[in-house]
Amino acid sequence: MSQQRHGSTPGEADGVPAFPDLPEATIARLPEYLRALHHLAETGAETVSSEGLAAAAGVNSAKLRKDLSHLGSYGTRGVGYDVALLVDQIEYILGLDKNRAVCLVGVGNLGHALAGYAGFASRGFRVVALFDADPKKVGEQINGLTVQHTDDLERVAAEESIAIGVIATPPGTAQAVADALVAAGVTSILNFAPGVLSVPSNVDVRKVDLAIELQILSFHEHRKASLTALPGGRSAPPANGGQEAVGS
Amino acid sequence: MSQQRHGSTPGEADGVPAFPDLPEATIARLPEYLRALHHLAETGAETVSSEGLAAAAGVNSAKLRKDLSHLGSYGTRGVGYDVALLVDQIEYILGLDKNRAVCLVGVGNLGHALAGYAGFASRGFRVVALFDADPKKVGEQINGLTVQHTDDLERVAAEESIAIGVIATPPGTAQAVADALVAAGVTSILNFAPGVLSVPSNVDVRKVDLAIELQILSFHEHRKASLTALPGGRSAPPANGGQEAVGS
DNA sequence: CGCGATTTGTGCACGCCTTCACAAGCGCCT
DNA sequence: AGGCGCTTGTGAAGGCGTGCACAAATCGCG
Repeated sequence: MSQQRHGSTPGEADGVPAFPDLPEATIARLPEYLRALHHLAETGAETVSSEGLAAAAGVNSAKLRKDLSHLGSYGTRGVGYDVALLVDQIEYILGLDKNRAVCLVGVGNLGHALAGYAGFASRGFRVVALFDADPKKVGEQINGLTVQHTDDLERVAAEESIAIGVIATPPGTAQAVADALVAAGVTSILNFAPGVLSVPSNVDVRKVDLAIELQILSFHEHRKASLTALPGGRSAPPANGGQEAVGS
Repeated sequence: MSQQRHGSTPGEADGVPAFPDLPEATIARLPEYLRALHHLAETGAETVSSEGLAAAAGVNSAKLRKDLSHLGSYGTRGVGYDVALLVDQIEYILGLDKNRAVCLVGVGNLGHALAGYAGFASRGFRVVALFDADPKKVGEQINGLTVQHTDDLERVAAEESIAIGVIATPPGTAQAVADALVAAGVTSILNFAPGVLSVPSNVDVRKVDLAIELQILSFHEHRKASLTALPGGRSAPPANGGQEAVGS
C-alpha cells in the first residue's frame, strides 16, 4: 500500500510543493488518524465517514473534518473518505514516504529499549546508528546495530544524512549531545532527558518526560481525592454507563 | 529540605482542602517548574526571580508568573520566589507528598526499561508491581520485583491500593488491561500502547506514543525541506545567535 | 429525471491560553 | 524617613482551537 503518486499529488501543482500551513494541533492529530486508517484498511474498509474515523481516533467528528479539510477536499459528500487515498495523503503530508533515518544517543536503560522498539520501524523510521559515551557500551550489538562512541556522532550523523536524533542520555549530557547533533546537521530532535535544550531556531525539539506524565496524573489523583471529601464532590461514582472520556 | 508543613498550608484553611482549579496548561507546566526549582535548590539558591525560573524552565516569564499566581501569592515583590517554599507548594499541589504506588503492565521491550527507569523513583513514584500475560515472563525478577501474571492484576492492584497503572503492552491487549485496572479501582492510567482506550469518565488517561512524536518531527522535516526550495523560504540559516526556541 | 437520505466542508461564536504592559508592593540605600 | 530600583501580580487584548449547526454536494432509488 501507499506506493505511487496518484493523479495530482496534493501540494505539487507546479513542481514547487506549496505547503499548507496546518495548525499545530492538527498536525499532532494526523498520526492518530493515520493509525486508525491503517487499522480500518486492514479490516477491508474502502471508505469511512468522518463519524466513523473520529470514533476510531478518539476525537470529535467536526474536529476531524476540519483537520482533514486543511489538507484539501479528499472526501465525497454523502459517502465519506476513501481510506487508501487518505492514508496516502496523510503519509505524504507527514513526509513518511521519505523513510527517514534516525539515530539514537544513549543506550542506557531507556535507550536500549528504544533501539529495539518495533513501533519505529513499522511506521517508516529506520534507526541507523546508536551512540553512547560509555566505552563499555561501545561495540555492543543491539538489534543488528553496533554502538558507536559519541565522539564519532558528528561525523557519522553527517555521513548518514540523519534527519532525526533521539536523545536518551542522562540529563547532564543532553545539551552536549544536542549541540553535536545540530553541528552534524540534524534539524529534529526527540529528547527524553529532563531539562531544557537550547538549539538554533531552525531545529525542532520535542520532549518526552515520563516522570512529568506521572506527575500530571498524580495531580488529578490528588484533585479527585479532595473532591470526594468535599460537600459538592461526587464520591467515586462506580457505574456511569461505562465508556467514553479519554484524558487529554 | 521540604519536610514539614509551613505555617499555613495552601489549601487547608479548615481541614477541608479547597482545591484551586488550575488550567490544564498550567498543570502540565508545574512539573517542569519543579524540576528547575530542584536544580536551583542544589546550586544553593535561596530565591529566584520569575525571569530566572522561567529561563530555567524554558517558558515566558509572564506565563510563569500567571501560573504561579494560580497557586496563591508565594512571591515577594522586589525579591522573587523562595525556592524551598515554592518546591513545597508545587509538590503539595501535585500530590507528590503521597508517594504514590504505580504498577506496570507489560514487561516487554519498553516495559522492561520502564521498570528500571530511575526517573520514577527519584520523583516520588514507587513501582510496586509488574505484570505480564506471557507465562515465560512471569516469575522473572526485575529491579527487585517479581513479574506476576495479568490474571492476578485485579486482585493485587486492589490489595496494594495502586493509584496509577502504566500500560506497556502490545496494542491488542491494552483495552483489556485498562478494563482490569479500572475494575481494580485504579483511576489514573499512563498508556504507551498505540490506540484509543475507553474508560469511565472518572478515570484519567494520558497517552504517550513514541512513534507519533517521530511523525510530528517528520512533518516538520518535510515542511522545512519544502521551504528551502521555495522562493520566500530562508534556506538553513546556520548562525543565528545560537540559542532559544524550544519546540512545543 | 427528480427527490430524499446522507455526509462533507465551513461560517460563526465561544472559551482557553498566551502575551503585553503596568500598577502595586517590597527592600535597600542614603 | 524618604526615595529609588526591582519584581510580582494582574487587567486587557489578541490568537488559537473547539464545537455547533447548517448549507452544499453526492449517491441511490423510484
